[in-house]
Amino acid sequence: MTLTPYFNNQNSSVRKLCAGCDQCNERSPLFHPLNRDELSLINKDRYSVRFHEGEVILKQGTQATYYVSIVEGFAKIYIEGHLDRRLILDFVRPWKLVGGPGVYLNEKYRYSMVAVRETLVCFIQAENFKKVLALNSQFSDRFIILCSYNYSRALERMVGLSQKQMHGRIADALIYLSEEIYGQSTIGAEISRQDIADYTSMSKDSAIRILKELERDAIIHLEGHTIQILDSRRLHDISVKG
Amino acid sequence: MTLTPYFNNQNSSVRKLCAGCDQCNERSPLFHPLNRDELSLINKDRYSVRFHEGEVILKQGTQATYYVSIVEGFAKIYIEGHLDRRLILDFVRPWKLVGGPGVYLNEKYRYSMVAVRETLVCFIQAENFKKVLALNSQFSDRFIILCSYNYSRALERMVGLSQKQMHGRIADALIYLSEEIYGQSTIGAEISRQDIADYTSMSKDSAIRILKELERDAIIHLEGHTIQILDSRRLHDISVKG
DNA sequence: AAATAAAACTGATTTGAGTCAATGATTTTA
DNA sequence: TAAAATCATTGACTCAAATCAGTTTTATTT
Repeated sequence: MTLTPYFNNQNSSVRKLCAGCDQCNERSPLFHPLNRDELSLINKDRYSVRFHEGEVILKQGTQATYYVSIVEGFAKIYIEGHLDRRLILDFVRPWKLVGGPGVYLNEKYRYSMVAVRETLVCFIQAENFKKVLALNSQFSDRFIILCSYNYSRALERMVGLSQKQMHGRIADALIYLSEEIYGQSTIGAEISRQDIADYTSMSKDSAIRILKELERDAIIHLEGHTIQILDSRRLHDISVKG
Repeated sequence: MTLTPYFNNQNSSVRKLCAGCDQCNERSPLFHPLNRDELSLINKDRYSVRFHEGEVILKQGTQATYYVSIVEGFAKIYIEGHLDRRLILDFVRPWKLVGGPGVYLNEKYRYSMVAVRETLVCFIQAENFKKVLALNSQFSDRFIILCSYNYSRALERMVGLSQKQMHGRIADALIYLSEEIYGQSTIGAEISRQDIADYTSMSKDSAIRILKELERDAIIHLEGHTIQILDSRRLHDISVKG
């Protein structure tokens, strides 16, 4: 059995840390349509691994043989682009399936993922995953929905990154983080200024400048590393106006 | 039967212009795995329409109920972004399936498509398409591959657009056009300077400037509206160096 | 073929955003 | 707990790229 280098060398933490896919079945809508046999096929070569803060879960460029499902914790996904610049694609919380187009195409991972804090992930062998896709059309339907959603989001970000200027992009990032990731008006201290810069594709200095400016205008409040959205309406306004 | 506005008003050209899906079956690898029954299901509510140069085939924001397959001709796909700026996603030639994530999600089209020259397209009802996806796992496998490819390309472009500067982006555009779309060193006169600007997300003036510069350096040759790649190696070099 | 419209080009100017350099604040480590 | 390291912040400067204002060329129309 081949393992990706990123958990092959960590035997101590390679343990079956969750009871089985039955749990995930209940929590992740994607796996809902699967019956016992299909679940056990996915369960067969599954592994769960606990990662510490800052540890690499997936590395861009390595052979993409596993999908990854976040079971608990918090991670970020980014592309290592030109001149070592990062572009953060997503922050991910439990029950999200990650792996990207590379896994399905049996190629290399197109992005890296690192744990933002202690994170438990489940590695699902792509081959088994594909077999189950062929067996269960309701499952493949949901998987296509997931792919469509990813693609759709990529298109939206493509436009945002290439056509909006800094204020608009920062507004987008803050809206994304507060509404999609945190589900509340306060963005946690795990998110650094550099992260925001990497998400919005600008220099850290510029990101800080804009954040400070938004604070001066009473649209956000900065306290240490946390960011609190004070005026969501104006933030959306800035996002739209670019 | 509901039709998209874009061919509802053109009764004169609403004709069954191709014999049936049997042809497409042979030409488009995506449809290869389909049997007679599945093809006829797709064939049932199918329409083919001929569009003139400049005519809108799909309009961003309208209800996405059809996939579109290019049968003959040449078209371009673009997103209408902020402040009426366009971002060209792709140029498309025959046997490419277009529609984007919107169709599968039963939402709105996320982009527009216009004919670059006389183009024959086939509209395939999304509902039937989905039914066939559920029936034939080999077909859905190929469809997922297509989705993965689209997503993958979107990620790559996201990085290019946000991290490369003008020279690198122009190089990317020229490589894409000559290698992927034209399959030869000469890019046709259908591609305007504005198109190249819209593909690379820069002003037309800047695009022209860089092209002229590349001509001065004997990397390309400009003759009227056509662009000939003279030194592909150096162009790839510029693309990589950003 | 002249008139008009649409693209393609070019130089001058402005500006958005990156870089650099230095300082302050916080966290981690020895 | 002091030292080191990391992260946040700010102002000054630079540069890439957009805008503007024309001119030239190429299509289209009458």
